[in-house]
Amino acid sequence: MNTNQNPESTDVRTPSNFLHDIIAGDVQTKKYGDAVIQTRFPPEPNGYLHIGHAKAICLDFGLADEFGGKTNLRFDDTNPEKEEQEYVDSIMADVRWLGFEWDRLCYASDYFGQLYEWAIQLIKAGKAYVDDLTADQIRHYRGTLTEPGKDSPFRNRTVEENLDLFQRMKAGEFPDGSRVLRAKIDMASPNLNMRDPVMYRILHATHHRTGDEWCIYPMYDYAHGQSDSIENVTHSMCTLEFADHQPIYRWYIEQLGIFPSQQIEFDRLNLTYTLLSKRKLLQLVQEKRVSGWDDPRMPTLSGFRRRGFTPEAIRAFVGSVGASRTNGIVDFEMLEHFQRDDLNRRARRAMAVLRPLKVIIDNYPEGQEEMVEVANNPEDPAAGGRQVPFAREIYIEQDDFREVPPPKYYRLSPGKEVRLRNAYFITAQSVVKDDDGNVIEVHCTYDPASRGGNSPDGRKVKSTIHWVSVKHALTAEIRLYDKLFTKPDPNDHPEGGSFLDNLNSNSLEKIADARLEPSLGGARVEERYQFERVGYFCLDPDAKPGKLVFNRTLALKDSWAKIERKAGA
RNA sequence: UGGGCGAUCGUUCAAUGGUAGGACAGUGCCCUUUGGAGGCACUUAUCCAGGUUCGAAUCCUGGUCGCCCAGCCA
Repeated sequence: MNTNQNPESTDVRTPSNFLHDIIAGDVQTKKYGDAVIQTRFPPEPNGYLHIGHAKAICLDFGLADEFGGKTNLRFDDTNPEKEEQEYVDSIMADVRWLGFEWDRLCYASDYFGQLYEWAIQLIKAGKAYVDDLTADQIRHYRGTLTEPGKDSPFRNRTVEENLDLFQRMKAGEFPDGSRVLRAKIDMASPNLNMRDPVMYRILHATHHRTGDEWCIYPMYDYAHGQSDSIENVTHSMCTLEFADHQPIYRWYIEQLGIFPSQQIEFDRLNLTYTLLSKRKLLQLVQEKRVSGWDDPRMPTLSGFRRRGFTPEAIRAFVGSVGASRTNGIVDFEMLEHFQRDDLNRRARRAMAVLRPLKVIIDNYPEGQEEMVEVANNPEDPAAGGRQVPFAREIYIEQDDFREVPPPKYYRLSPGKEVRLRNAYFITAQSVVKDDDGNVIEVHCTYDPASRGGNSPDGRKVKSTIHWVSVKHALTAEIRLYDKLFTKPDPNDHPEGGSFLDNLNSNSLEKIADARLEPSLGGARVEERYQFERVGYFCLDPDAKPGKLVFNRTLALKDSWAKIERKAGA
């Protein structure tokens, strides 16, 4: 099946990939009988979701949906020291924003009681023991990648003693770090995860949901597979770095004899010029290198949302990137492509002049004004049109006038005629300069017969430029964003340095007084616009009545910039 | 160097023993009331060496290279 074959197909279903094939195979062989396909998206609430999570979300929800299955949102909240309700809330909002709704909302912490009982069961079966070694000692006893580990001296405690000690751990008799519960597996296993993994540690910490009810907390490995099993998860998809955990995932399920969820690993999403490590993103927030988790330069879903990215585009991007088991790095341009593609089809057009240059049309009657009819979206006739005021004095983009035009420059220059979008042909006649020699005003003449943008004599112009009437213009702050990092791999830094060395000092540029057509006064937060010939923009939440603030989501592709670059090179 | 996983255009994903294809990026042309969008064309890849087979990206053997693992994080 090739979903790209159908041009009118705008669906963003998960394309065929190895995960799809595995599930399809399991459905066919009835591996799980008549049970529905069940998946789960299992974030730890210790940070905001980023574009990498979007891939997991699309896979978890998309694949289940494709097979008529269900997906739970489960918070893997087994470490109270890092987790907060704020993150739980933001994660739920972001999953919904992306366009997915979970079947059940679950928490690993809902299973603390069950997990504890299963631990008792394993102790009674002689499969788990309380270890008094310190963390340091445990590390030494674990051995290394090339040498086997050694048994802990506490490994052969009696079931009774283990039971007693573990119950007292739970009862809060011991301080943090004094003891752990470990699975008794194989200290010589070539897989370090199987060298008697820790199941429970003592943490006298307040949990964001269970409060102080517990002072022992299960480790990820002890909690994850059983949580999947409790929820009858058939396909538990996670990223590649957990492949080494699969044996332990299976071991607990087998020892307990519970529902056999299966883990399948896929590759993590990496993007050029982008950091997708929660730890480092947290650092950017805490050190105030960015304004917050939702800074429009952040790769978080909330950052992309504020920047003006759409869930549709992110889903399409993730679908196109697919899933495999290779680890690579996707060009950021790929994401930009899907975003432009989506916005081009849907964004309302408007005219806005970022860096204004005043144009005076000398032969246009002083005091006269008129409304010109403009299409809201040439890609979508159903979007209708609007009236934009035109007058004798207008602003154009500084870039759209050159006193001495370089080769191939089609825009306005002395003696040259161009079209004002949807209005008239104008010809530049003279300029006014300030004391420093900068052009501050261009005087033009217009052809009254070219109203609407066409001359009855069939005369052609090479260029069409946008404009805003001086008298009617709205002033706005515009925020232009560039990449947060200067290198394709932000972690590529010299010895002793850090990713912070690669921070782009010019990633945010604010323009205080851009001029906008009046209709933009009614913009709402998260409404997306194309400022014609400039880029895609959306109103920022910082906007207040009387103060417009727009974020540039993305610039339009600029082939003139390419010509200039080549000429300069 | 123990174990696990992987290797296909610059990037990413396909091809499930039978014509190596799509998307992004790039290049050129056409079109255009956005130098946007669109259209057409082009360039570029099966890690290496053997083997099995009528036929190998795919199967086998041996290399090479890359990623992951030594938290009481997830």
